[in-house]
Parts: sequence; structure tokens; C-alpha cells
Amino acid sequence: MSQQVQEKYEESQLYKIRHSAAHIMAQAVLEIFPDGKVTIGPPVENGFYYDFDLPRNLTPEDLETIEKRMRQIVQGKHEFKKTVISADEAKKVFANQPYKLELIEGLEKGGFDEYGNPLKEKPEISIYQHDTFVDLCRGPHVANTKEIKQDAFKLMSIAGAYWRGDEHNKMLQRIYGTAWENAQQLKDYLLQLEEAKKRDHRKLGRELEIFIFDDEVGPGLPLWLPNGGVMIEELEKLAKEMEEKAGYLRVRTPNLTKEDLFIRSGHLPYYAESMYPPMELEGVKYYVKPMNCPMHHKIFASKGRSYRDLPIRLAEYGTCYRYEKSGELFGLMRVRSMQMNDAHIYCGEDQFEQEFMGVIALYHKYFELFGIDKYVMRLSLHAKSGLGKKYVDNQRLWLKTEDMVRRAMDNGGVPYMEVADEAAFYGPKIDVQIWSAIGREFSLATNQVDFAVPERFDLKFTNKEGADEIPLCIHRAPLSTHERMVGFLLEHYAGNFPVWLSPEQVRVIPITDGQNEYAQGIVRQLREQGIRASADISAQRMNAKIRSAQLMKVPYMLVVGENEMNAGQVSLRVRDGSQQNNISLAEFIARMKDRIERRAKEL
RNA sequence: GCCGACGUAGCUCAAUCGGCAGAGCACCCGCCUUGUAAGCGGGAGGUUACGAGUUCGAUUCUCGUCGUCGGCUCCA
Repeated sequence: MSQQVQEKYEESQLYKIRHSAAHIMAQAVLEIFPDGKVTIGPPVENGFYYDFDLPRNLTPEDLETIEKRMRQIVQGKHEFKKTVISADEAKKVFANQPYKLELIEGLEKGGFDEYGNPLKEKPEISIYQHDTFVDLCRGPHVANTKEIKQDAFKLMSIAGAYWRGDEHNKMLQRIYGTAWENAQQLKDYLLQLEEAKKRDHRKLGRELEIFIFDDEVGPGLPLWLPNGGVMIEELEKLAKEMEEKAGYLRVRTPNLTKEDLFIRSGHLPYYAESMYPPMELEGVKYYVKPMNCPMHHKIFASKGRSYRDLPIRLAEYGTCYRYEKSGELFGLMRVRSMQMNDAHIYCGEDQFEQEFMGVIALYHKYFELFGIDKYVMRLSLHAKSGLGKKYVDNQRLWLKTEDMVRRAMDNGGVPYMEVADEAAFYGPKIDVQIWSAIGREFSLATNQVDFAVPERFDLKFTNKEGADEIPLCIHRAPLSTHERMVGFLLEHYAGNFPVWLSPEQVRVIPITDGQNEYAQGIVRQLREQGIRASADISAQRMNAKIRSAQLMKVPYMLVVGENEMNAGQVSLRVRDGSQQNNISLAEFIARMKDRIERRAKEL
């Protein structure tokens, strides 16, 4: 068996091109701002960036000037020369570059690389020079600037970025660029960006009348239009079906609770900045809930529990509110009001692995149903430095729980990657990471293990020996929130939803107004069967009616003219453009019902 | 929250140098009675996001507020 070895990005020609392009850009920028301070400029997924500290803000015109100058520099065929030097020498070279001096000190101590990641061994210090520009850099680079084709790169945007990614540090100016091996690759990439924009859920959401935002309602607070309402109903139906089969019990809890509950849960000490501020009545503070868990814990605690009752799985499509910072809002993907496909599983330690894998199995069923194949499972762990701040202060339990999750994933053969310092405050979590149409990352499904909060709520069950034991709690949301899920589905399907999920499943199109009544009769029969249908009896021509149904991405169009009316039949046009003439309504209904019942991908 | 850009009709976008705010689509009304992605004509629709300021005069220039977008930080 042959195994294909994928070339590491870090070792690829593309990586060198982008890294070198960043240096060339920095040279051009420094020519405009001789006193400008340079920081770091690494290659990224489709290009590169470089962060600068400059005396004034960059303008789009600057970008043009810089790009033009870069084209000249690459033509100069300047060699990239690497020199290994001592820390002291490096400090002399970068004497007036304070950010570089900071980096050199980090390297000298041997603790961290230029991005602040801890290093195993003390790295050597090297500089790269081409033409007039010298940078502290470990490479690698292309041999000379001419390896970068002058028509294969483009500067994309100016953005703010904190020095070392820390919001307490100074805000720098970042220039993003893209660079490729040749002009065709660049062209393809730019085309791909254009295509992605067409899939943007914010654009499709408006066009397909799924949701809107309104300034007077508030940022991050979506209004679901009737079409969006249908999708939500369908998603809830799906979740309830799956959860009922998996032994979940449905509960309902209020949107508002007293402060006491969130003090006990730990949300106020650890999560307060993401919560809406309290409202006070008669001396009592109330908070709008950012999560459902504390209420579910109360339900668990509402009566004595035996080991025989476990696991107990409490599910609720709960509405939560979180005060996301204004700049973090992003269409439906990041909002302030959301409905979570939430549930909490209370179980004994010996049941943990089975329950945990049960949740993962649910993920896989959903992935299969939606045809999701591009995703990454991330196991988010705590960081020692955050204990008592971001994280509940009990390192022993952190390590133990993280091990349990790892073991469960390994035993179940689920591939995943580990990320430090991204856990929930009460325990490690598994996120399913996905990408929006324009390439932004999001966590969709999530699954978190809580070893801390049950104890705070005095949750207990009586074990076989008759002693009290604290249950573990698994928080899970395989379908994420309605908001993020619908946003994701819009982009995933580019609005071409499978029949079961389509807000409007059938549009009946009479050719002349002589068939209006016949068309409306068909709609009545379809609705009788639980099918979402409407008739287009506007004063437009058939072609225009078809066009508007196509634009709304309605899966089935039934065209009815005099022939169909007289024969009691319909002519089916499918969203993909195919058609099937003169079929009976019963035949069409049978086809549809089959697709809907199976939640089939095909039309 | 931070850095930057932007905000004109329901939507997509025009408006020269500071001088009467416009088009297409959608909507309403008529005509056409039509065979698989836009038939024709007419009508209505605006405090140019909001609030100040400069000016004889502001969509245009300045400041503030709100919102959106591109990032950073953060997250379902």
C-alpha cells in the first residue's frame, strides 16, 4: 500500500514565497516610513501579513504605493542572505527596533519563539537580508526576490492587531497580502473569494428571507422571518426525534433568574463580562441567563437520585443571552440572543465514557445527514496559568478529567487535535470547528465535561454502597445554536436546502390565469399532506414566475397549463433545471414524501 | 472593547468642484393570456442612519452618537 505524504506547509515553496513577500512588503513600508517600527510578518493560510507600528494610519492609497514598490523590488533579483549571529550582535542590528529587541530577549532566554510559543531548546538567532531590508528571522526564504512573480501577489487589507495578540498591548497596523506561485493561482484564489461571498449567510439570509437585523431592535438580536421560522421548526423536530431515541428528557426553564443562582454556579465570578448586566427589583438582582445549566442542575437536585436513575439526560432548546463585545458580532454566526440545542447528562464516573461516546455518535449522525465532511474536532484543555482566573482552581480534577476525555476519544477512534488554554471555566471541551464561507472559523457543535459545578450545587446520587456521590455532568450541543446552525447551513448548502429543510417546498405555477384555481386546488391538496406549498398567481408570465421560484431556491416547481388542467396532472420542474412532464399529483406527492421522511439529500 | 473603512428608496447601486436626490429590481394599477430563468406601459416610494457645527446653501466639509463591514481580542 502506498502512503501519500503531504508536504508540510512550512517546508513548501508557497510558504517561502509568502514569507519572503512579507519581508519585501516590510522593506517597501519602511521606505515610506523610515522611522516605522517592524514587528512580525509570518505566512498564513492563503498569504501573509506584517504588523507595523507607524507614525500615522495607513490608507488604501498607501497600499497601492506599497504594492507598486514591491513589484519593483522583486524584479531586482535581490538575494536572501541568512546570517547566524549572537544575541548581542542582533541587539546592535536592531538597536532602534524595540519590538525586535523584545523578541531577541525572548529568544535569548530560550523560552519563546517570535509568536510567544514555548520552545523546547534555545533557538539559534538568525537574520535574513535582501536588498536594504534586514529582519530577525529563522526563515526559510526563497533564494532571491525574483522567485516571487510580480503578478502573483496582491495586498488585500489593512487591519488592527494587538502586539503579541494581547489586548492589553499596543494596537499595531497589519497589512494582509496574498501570494502564489504564479498569476493563474492568484486569479483562481481571487475568484474563489468572489464565489465565497455569494455563499455568505448574511447575503443569502436576506435574499432567501430567512432573517434580518434591525437597528432599533439591537445588534446581535436577529429577527427570524417566516422562512427562518420554518427551518428552526425543522431543526427542533430533528433534535427532539434524535434525543427522544437517545433517552433524553425534555425540560423548560425561565430566561431570568436571581443573582444567587449565578453566584453559586460560578458564572458571576468567571463569566460575568459575557452576561447582560442585572436588573434590580425590590432589592433583588435578576440576570438574563447566558446558559441553561444552572437551572438544569436545580431540576436534577429537585429529588433524591439513585445510581439506578443514572444517567439522567435533561434537554432543552433554551434561549440564552450573552453580551458579546460589539466588534465580535458576525451575522447569525455570532449573536447576542441564541437558542441552544442544549442538554446536560448527569452520570457516574463509570458511565462517563459510554455517555460521552453516545454524544459523539450523535454528532456523526448529524454530519452524515448534512453531508458535513470538512471539520476538525478540537479538545480544549486548561492552562495552569489560568487556574483561579479563567478556570476553576483544581488542577488535579482538570488533569483527571482531561485524561478521561482523551481516553474516551482514543478508545472510540475519534481523531482530534488538542489546544491548550481554551477550555470552559468548569472543564475541558470538545468543539467541532467549521469555517464560514469567507473563511472565518467557528465552533459548531460542542461537548463539555463539567467536574466542578455539580459539586457547587450539591448534586448527588446514592451509589450502590448507599453513600452520596457527586455526578459528572456532560454539557452538549450537537446542533449548536439555531443561529449558528442556520448560518452554517445557509453557507454549506449555498441556500439549496434539501426538501425537508426548505422553507417553501413546492411552488405551483399556473401558465395563464385560467389555471389559477386549479393551481390553488393543488396547493390545498399538498398542504393537506403537510407539504409547504404556494401558488404564484401574480400577473407575471410563466418564465418570470419560474425565475423568481429559482431565485428563492424552491426545490420543486409544478407548472400547470391547460393541458395539465384538463388531464388532472402536473409538470414537474426541479430546482436543478430538470423536468418531468405530465405526471399525476399522487406520483409527485409520493416522491416528495419519500424525500422528506428520509430527510434525503437528493431532490 | 480596540484599529481602520463605510452608512443614499424594501434590495443593489448612481449623483462632476458644496448648488432642484436618480436608475434597475421589488411593490401598486392597467394592458397582454402566455409552455420551463425577467412581456409592455404607468404610479407610488427619501428628514441622504441620527444629532450638532461651518456655509447664502451640506448627500458632499468638521465633530459626536448609533449601526454595518475588514481585522485583533473573544466565542455556540
